[in-house]
Amino acid sequence: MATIKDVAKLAGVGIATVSRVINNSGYVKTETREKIEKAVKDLSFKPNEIARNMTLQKNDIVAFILPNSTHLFFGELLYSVEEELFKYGYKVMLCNSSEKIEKELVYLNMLRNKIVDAVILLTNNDVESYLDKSLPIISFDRRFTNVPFVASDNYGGGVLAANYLISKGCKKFMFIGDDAQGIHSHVMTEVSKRRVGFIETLEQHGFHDIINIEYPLGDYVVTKEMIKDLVKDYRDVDGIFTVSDAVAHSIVQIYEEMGKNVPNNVKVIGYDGGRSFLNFGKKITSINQDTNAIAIKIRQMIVNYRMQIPNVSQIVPVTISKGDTA
Amino acid sequence: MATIKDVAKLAGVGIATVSRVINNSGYVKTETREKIEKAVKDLSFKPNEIARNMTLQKNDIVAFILPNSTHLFFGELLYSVEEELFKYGYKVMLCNSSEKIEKELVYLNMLRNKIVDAVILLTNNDVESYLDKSLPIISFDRRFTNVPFVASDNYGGGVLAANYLISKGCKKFMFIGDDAQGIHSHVMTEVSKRRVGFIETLEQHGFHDIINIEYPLGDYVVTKEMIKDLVKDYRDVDGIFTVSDAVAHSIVQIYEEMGKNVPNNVKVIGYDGGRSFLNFGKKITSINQDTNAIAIKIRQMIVNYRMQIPNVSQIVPVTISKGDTA
DNA sequence: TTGTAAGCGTTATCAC
DNA sequence: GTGATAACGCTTACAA
Repeated sequence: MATIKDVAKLAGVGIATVSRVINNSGYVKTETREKIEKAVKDLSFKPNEIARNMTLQKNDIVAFILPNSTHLFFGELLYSVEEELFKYGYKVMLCNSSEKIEKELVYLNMLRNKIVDAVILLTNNDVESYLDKSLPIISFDRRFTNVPFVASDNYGGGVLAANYLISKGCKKFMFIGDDAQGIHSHVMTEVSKRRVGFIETLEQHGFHDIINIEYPLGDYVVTKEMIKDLVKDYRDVDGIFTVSDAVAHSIVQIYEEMGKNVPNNVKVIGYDGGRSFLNFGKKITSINQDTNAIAIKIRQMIVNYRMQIPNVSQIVPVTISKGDTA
Repeated sequence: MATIKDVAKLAGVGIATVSRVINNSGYVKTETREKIEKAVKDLSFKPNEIARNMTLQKNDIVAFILPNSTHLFFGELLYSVEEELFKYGYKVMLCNSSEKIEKELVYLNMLRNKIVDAVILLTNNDVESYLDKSLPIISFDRRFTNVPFVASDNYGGGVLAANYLISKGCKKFMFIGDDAQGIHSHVMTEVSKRRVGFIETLEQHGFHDIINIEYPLGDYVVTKEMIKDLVKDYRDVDGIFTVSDAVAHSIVQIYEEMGKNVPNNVKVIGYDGGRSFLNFGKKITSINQDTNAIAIKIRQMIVNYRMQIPNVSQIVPVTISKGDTA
């Protein structure tokens, strides 16, 4: 592989001049420039980015730590983030943590090793004490002290869902989510506010005895059977809000198998936007998270870190997207 | 950030000795080692990987170029590859090409810039002429000259599906896939062999007039409406093989809406393994691609490249996984 | 307008 | 056992 030296030699100039040409910096006589450009072409020279990054002390790589990129919403978010960061010259390194803290720590350490310039952290683990707050970390849907975060308006999502179901005349409500978002969890994630916003709004409207289902968190994989078992005794609910579209989809089936019609007898609202389930039977009515807007906020924060501009945490609004289930 | 020099100074030794300690290479007196280890800890020194990579001329990063990580099978493959490569110390850089050749080329160029050590290429684009065959490229499900590839046994998958449907007594067959895998496509991908294997096997058994549906390729997003329109006149088929589980899922719904019972009146076989659709109504009978096995082959090839061991292309066997649709 | 040389933080070769 | 020192390939003062 040709280096900048080879180019300089072939063009009969110094390496500094070559550097000026390939970076388009400083003055270079047109004639010299042409000689150098020819040499670059002849040798098919490509600057070694590792060497460049070494002097520049950066590398434009961002690690995205998430539980599992095959989870539908996380996958969409990953997609949006990669696309957005690409526009700004960043590349995304993927870390599927499978919720394992050890793997998360490996990627977090890459910040110290300079393997990545920043990390986007999406986790339910208790990594607070491992975070070096002086490094560029962005948390999604989770608060850590002195770490800027981006979150959807989860509380607002719960409010939206409650108001919508109330407006449709529902009387008996249920929330379904995993226990990491539950009222018994020691880690209070932003996601847990979906439940809180939902329940508080209902109570403000005089509805009580809201059924709160918590299933164990495990790799974000929920089987229909598990949920069925948890809800089978609640035949009288008529307004259900779930933590994700995937769960909503299962619930719709479960209640239809129980002889209920959705949305006539039971209304179901999911979370994430219903996009991923467009072709799978009923379109889920859902609280829509705008992954593109989130990606933009994240990108802005990464750029801010680089420019030494202080970051302030961001809440991204959600909307309700009407489907066939509520 | 502390450097190796700071550590050396604090420990009162030379930087070479520090390097020996942190890399566990060469002899170091226990006493010296301890002094250095203390200094490392006191300064919380982390070796700068960029600098290390600079001298070592590598960086353990692999780019994975694929159309869209939110596509269910690609997402699963991405997950498996990331997990497998992680075990071997590699990190995965994600490129969602959205089938755009320009973006693919950007990532392909990273090989020349040394930003990545290898690239895994999954594309339907005509990038043959852009590939530098002297660089570590691994193609998935696609042949390029002088580029090793890993592919599922797509032909075998078609054969399996045909034989299975025949054994179940089907008489009138249909294949559905996008036109990139079609008989009119200029690019012959490995995936197209699903169709070929299916049709050839049926013909060998004396079945002819196999209905071949080709829908336009577009970002791997297929709407149920589009497919419905293409198949609505074929009410008499009783054995359908589709290019993916997603399409199979739509087909099941379409035929049930047409008043057919699946699998009693029509049997449907999908492709990819049926995993992603477990909870969404009927479990799809499917040709299963083993993403873990594929990931292992890919990882082996990447390691081989590093060790200068020549790579030979690999076909990974598929199996049929029985569900509720055939 | 251009070239020399220092520096980025490592690893590895060689003397000592 | 250990420590200078020369790479690695680039950018950027600074001098010319």
